Amino acid sequence: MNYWLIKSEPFVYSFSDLEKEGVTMWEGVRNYQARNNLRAMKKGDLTLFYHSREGLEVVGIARVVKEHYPDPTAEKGDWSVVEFAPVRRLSHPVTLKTIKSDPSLQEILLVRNGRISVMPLDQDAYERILTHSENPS
DNA sequence: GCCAACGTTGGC
DNA sequence: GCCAACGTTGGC
Repeated sequence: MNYWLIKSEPFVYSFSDLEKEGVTMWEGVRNYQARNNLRAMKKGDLTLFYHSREGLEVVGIARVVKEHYPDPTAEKGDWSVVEFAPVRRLSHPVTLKTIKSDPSLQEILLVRNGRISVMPLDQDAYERILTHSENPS
């Protein structure tokens, strides 16, 4: 079991949209590092769903339901998609501010490289973020 | 809306 | 293969 964090701009595609749709093809990733992370995802892996640009918080958990295959929306190049389904919404969102103020989360890529949209999380960081959602400050 | 940080492109 | 220029992302 691997853990991940994916970003989406909520005005483009929000966690609510995923809940409505039930399953989504995660299309449009055009960054090699992010693409390689998509390709490393296994069915059943869990990913935190983060709202970028607006909200700036982790709002829910999604699960990989289909492993990577070529991105049908890519006109050229070697790109991949996976499919996600919602698991649950967090009882309380965990803000970027909260994450940045937690000394044990300073090493995660969300903090260290703000520009990557699909990133791995180790289990400790994943659970730590969920702990924040259960015990909002 | 601005702009820093980062990734990518392309001239040499 | 270096690196300047450019485009994009995303926090503020």
